Amino acid sequence: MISQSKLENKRERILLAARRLFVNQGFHSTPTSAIAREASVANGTLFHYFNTKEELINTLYKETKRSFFTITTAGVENEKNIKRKVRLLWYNTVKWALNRPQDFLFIQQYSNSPFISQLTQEDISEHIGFYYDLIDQGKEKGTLKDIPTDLMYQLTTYQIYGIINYLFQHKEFQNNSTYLSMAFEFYWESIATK
Amino acid sequence: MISQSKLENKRERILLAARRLFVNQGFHSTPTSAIAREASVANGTLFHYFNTKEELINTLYKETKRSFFTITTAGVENEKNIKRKVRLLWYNTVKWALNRPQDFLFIQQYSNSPFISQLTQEDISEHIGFYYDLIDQGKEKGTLKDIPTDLMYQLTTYQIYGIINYLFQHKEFQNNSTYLSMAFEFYWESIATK
DNA sequence: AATTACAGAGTGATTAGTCAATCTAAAATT
DNA sequence: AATTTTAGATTGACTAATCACTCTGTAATT
Repeated sequence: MISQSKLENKRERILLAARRLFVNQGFHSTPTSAIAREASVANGTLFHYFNTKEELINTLYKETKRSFFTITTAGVENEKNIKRKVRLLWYNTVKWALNRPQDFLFIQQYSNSPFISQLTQEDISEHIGFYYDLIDQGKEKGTLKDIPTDLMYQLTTYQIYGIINYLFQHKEFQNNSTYLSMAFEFYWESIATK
Repeated sequence: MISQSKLENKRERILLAARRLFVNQGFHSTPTSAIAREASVANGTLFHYFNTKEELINTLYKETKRSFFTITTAGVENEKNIKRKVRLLWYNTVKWALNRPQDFLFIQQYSNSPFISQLTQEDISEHIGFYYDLIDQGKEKGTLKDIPTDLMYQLTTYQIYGIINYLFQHKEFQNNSTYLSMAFEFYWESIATK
């Protein structure tokens, strides 16, 4: 239906505009009026779709996170061994960030900002089980080092953040498969048993 | 002189109050009036010491970063081999963060926030040579893996962030030397040649 | 006809920063 | 030693701008 698509269109435009501005200026220095202007809708329209600015921010985070999870875990279950699973996950994640830098920067910014609503804490842990299970499998089989699961999760999360931020600063390596491969092997060696 | 110490006192109080509030609420949702109140000075006094709010934030960052560098690099030069240097650096950094969580959280928050003034970019690179030199030494001697210096710097920075954030969430491990030792060895194995 | 989408002017609260006035203490002058 | 001068520290009321959000009316859709 036309009305449906139109409807989705404005909501979508507001979310896209918000993400663009948040990434550049931060949450608090991005007024809702600027978001509405950027999205080419009236001020009131923004509040028609989102009751408060905070609700807009949280919605944006949840939708971005869900999209992230869907894309990065695609096909992982089908891989046979741990290394292949981890490699696919790693590449998916890196590619996701390179293809959607705004999304990555938004999530990173959101995760590091104080004063996040409680609702989100639940959302953060929503998908975490997937990673924990993978790590546990790897440890059981003796493929991954035997350190606490949550510690390994934390460390690898940060390591991927690190490589992605590095690639943002070095665009020349983003499509260099030799380089990416080296980066993955470095990562893999850090978590795998010898 | 009494006037001198009094003077430093208020400036210091403003910086301390600002840091406390920034870490809890973020830069933009912490009004200067709240900072002044927290520091028990008048509104005008804050702007006597800092021309703008941004100048206050940047000053706080620079002073915190300088203190960080001084504390964490203490004694590193005197260590004989690379592993000992890296280990001391690692422990110094972790201890610094655990002893001054506000400082760590502030720096982390600042680094991840958009809209940082240009001045700071220079400041970020001010101390970086120290780490680069250390990595280069390690690579020359064959102790550290042969991956690009800046990449290794980036990755290890993030890894330390990771372990520190982990320890913040698991206070029971903060004074557990076995645990810290394991975390360091994990880190070391990820960057050292076999 | 009823409901929902949308617009944009309007509002009260909050903000960073100003300013004129006062205070303090040391330096200069007597 | 007593005094005046000077410079900077400190104050808090004030302002102009900005903000999130509301409200009322209109257009579109069902």
